[in-house]
Amino acid sequence: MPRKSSPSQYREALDLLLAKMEQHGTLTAADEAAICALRAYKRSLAPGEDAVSQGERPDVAVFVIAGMLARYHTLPSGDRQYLSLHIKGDMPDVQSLLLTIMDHSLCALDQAEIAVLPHNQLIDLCLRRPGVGFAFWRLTLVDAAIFRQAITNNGARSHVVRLAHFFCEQYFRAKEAGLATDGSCSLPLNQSELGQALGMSHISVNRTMQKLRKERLADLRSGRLAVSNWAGLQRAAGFDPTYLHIDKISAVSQKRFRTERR
Amino acid sequence: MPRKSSPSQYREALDLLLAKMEQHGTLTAADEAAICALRAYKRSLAPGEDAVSQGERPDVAVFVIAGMLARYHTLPSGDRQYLSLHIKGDMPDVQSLLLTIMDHSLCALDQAEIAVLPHNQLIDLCLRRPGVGFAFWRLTLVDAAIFRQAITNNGARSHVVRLAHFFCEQYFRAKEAGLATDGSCSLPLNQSELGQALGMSHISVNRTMQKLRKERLADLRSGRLAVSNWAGLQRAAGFDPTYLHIDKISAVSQKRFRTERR
DNA sequence: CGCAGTATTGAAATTTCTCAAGCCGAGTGG
DNA sequence: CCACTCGGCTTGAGAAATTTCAATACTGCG
Repeated sequence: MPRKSSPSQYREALDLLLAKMEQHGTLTAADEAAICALRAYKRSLAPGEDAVSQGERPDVAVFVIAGMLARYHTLPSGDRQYLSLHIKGDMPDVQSLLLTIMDHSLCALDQAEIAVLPHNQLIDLCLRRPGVGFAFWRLTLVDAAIFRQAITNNGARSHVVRLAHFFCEQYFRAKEAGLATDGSCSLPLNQSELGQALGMSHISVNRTMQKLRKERLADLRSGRLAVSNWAGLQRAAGFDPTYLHIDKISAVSQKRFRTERR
Repeated sequence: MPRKSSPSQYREALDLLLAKMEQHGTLTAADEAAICALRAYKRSLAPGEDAVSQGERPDVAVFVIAGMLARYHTLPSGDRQYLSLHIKGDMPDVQSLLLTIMDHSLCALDQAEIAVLPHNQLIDLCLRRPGVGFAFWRLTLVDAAIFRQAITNNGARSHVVRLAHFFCEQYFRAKEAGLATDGSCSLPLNQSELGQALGMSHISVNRTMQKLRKERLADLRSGRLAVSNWAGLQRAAGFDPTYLHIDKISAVSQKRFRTERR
């Protein structure tokens, strides 16, 4: 039995997921009820542990309840490229519903709690309730938009701007999920891993981070990202959250509010 | 009226699309017929012309009949980052069905012919025929897998390997679509644009390409990619096409065969 | 022929990486 | 309670890669 995962944690994560899925705009109360009725089993992941690995053919999908997960490619040399980070309320491998073989892995960055949902249940749900299907589809499309932004970040931005943009994205998403408290959020990556996400050496990460620190924009220490000047960071990064496709702020916020009051 | 687009061009493109959609494995004859029955209007694009631009809210989706299209981000500085390339049989902006605002643009790289499909027709089709919906969904998931690979390519591979991998992907996809003849395929990018796709300067592209040329692996001249040693190029790139998720080779090949015989 | 866009080259300037060493802080055990 | 250890962070300096700049070829086309 997972230690850190409580029913209320699961419920909070579910609320976050529902809030994102409502972005599609046509979820009925019955749809929501059907999503809540999904029978998942829980699983704890130790830091560094894979939930699914490249090459596997999973028959379940992962739903994050607590902690942070990351997707990554493993290169023939053994090197890693981190592709995306996932927090409470995310479903990091919905794509495995339709793409049978994993072209990347999914691991926990810190101690994490996940729920595991059988593919057949999800497929069945999508068939019975097209609105839910569209909402899941939409989640994967937002994922793709984030991947696109990562291409641009790694390819076209200077080191400082790149790191700043990365911090913006993580902080913004954490804030949306109600996981940011007094200007900081969890980001359990060390400088080497940050380098493997941003295509730079850990030395460069270090020196770049010092610049952000010196300009009093943001800092990352022992797995926690502190944003001291959000407006400034956003400006420095040229961060425009349009690509996260949060069209209906109110819905998310309402839901988040509900979550926070619990 | 488009000059270069003929009914048979459209039919060939449609066959390619159907072949890819059949990868999902559950398309019925009726599903295929319904896709074929979609009422599209045709449009010609001049080289460089946008089909859709960042910030717009399109109500139609694009289907490529001839020529090559590219998705790209426009940065505040005016710089471009190319995100993906699209050929005959591709639908480069299915995501706009569910993500209302374009977070990137779509342009023609050479003279291109496209068909334009109204969103409401497509949505309607997905609702009436869930199998078709899943197949479209799957297309967008393969897109995402290609984006992931681009992140890794730009972030974790040396210049030579990066360019080689890019060439592999383009050539492989062209071959799958029956668009490669005697070891070459169309790739209407100049060295600057290649740099904007791969996150390197046009000078570096030039020098890197000379290495591939010297090793007699591949060459790009006046918009045509010539692969002189496919096995060698693949080896040099560490190219593993798993991420393109072409599970059922036979289906694609059959369809391609049908197309080529026409 | 000459133009425009593209490709190529050389060399300097800059960035980035590698290597190697020292530092710091948390946790451990004497 | 303090020395010790380990992992991660920081620093400096030389090496290597990459970009920038500037000039020169090449190519297809009017």
